[in-house]
Amino acid sequence: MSRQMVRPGGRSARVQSAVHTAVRELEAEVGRDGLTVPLIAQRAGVTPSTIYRRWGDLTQLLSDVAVERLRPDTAPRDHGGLASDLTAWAEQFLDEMASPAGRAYIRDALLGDPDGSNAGQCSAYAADQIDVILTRAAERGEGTPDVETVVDHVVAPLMYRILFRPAGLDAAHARGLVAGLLAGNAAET
Amino acid sequence: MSRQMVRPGGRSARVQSAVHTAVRELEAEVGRDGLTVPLIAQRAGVTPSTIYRRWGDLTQLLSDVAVERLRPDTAPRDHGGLASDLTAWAEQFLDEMASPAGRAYIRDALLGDPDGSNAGQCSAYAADQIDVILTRAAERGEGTPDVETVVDHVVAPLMYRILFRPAGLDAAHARGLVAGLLAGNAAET
DNA sequence: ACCTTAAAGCAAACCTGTTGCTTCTGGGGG
DNA sequence: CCCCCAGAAGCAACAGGTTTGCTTTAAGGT
Repeated sequence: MSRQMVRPGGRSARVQSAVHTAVRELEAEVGRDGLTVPLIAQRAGVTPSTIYRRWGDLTQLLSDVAVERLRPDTAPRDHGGLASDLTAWAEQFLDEMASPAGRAYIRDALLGDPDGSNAGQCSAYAADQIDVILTRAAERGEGTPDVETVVDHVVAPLMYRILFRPAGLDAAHARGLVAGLLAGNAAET
Repeated sequence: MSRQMVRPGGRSARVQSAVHTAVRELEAEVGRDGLTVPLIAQRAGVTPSTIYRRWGDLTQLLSDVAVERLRPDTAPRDHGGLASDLTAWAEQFLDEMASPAGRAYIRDALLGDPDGSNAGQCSAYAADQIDVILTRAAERGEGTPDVETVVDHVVAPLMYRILFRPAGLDAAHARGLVAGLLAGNAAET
């Protein structure tokens, strides 16, 4: 998101959105590797130099678009209990992130991200979702672990394996991580 | 490493090593962003097309070099006990990986890695080191967790935070992860 | 309505990345 | 020991992506 807040109502905003749209359309049409800045510029009705000046290069533009796509569009479903909420969320997270498309977005997001702000944003999305789940659990009177603890015990292992060790990663593993977290955390209740 | 085993004694090997050396030298001289294939080729006394044909593009070449640099050069030190061995290893791992240089290498390794083999290699390095520690502990008669468990509880959280959430990551956090792992795992002894 | 300023358009220069073909090196067979 | 073969590097020309200085346009404030 590094370069988004620019005169929200004006021409910049139109260009921004036209470019993002062009990226998404062309990605579907010509594939991830067929994307080039001049091509995107043409589709967006913009000159290449505009893109280079605003985003720096293709990787940073793709990083912006990727982060946008990794934003959860809906709050985590309420299954009536912390364990089932977390389990369902972890399974869905894994599903989305481990898919070829998800992996590509994660890579893109990390790739064109000199200062780490896009990666931070992704992590914040996950943390927010977890926070919603934990808050709900607390309101029910359930004992809950810390957000950071959930990040360390569930999100991090899933993401690490997606990036470095895809083999043997499945929904069962995700469930195991959540179970391990809640078991080890029982003392805190 | 994907493209290294090529006629070990011949010209290919010389080119390989000349190019790798050139990358390391130039990275120190002109910085990560100043690197270009033609520049590296010139320093290595090679034509650009050679590099393009062997490595594909700059990112894949950098990925190869990065993985080489991420290989641990020494076995983990023996501190006489599982807890201290793991703690020391985790602290050192964090030190090396969280440094600006380490982060750059990780990013490079992930970046130019279409099939995930370089990332897998990095993960294997860590797993091997942990295996050495666990084997040593088992020989002492200590109860030990599984390698995969250590990866999930220590390596993954560290790596996830290095990539996505650098804030508040320090040696204390690393120690806490190891402590949490061993506490939760006490039952297995 | 004007004025300021940031961002987009334009066009030319530059350089990276690509490719077909040739040349050379090193290993294996006769 | 020499010759032949396959693979890899050199070379050169080309296509296209990237950079940059200058001009023009459009938002927003006065």
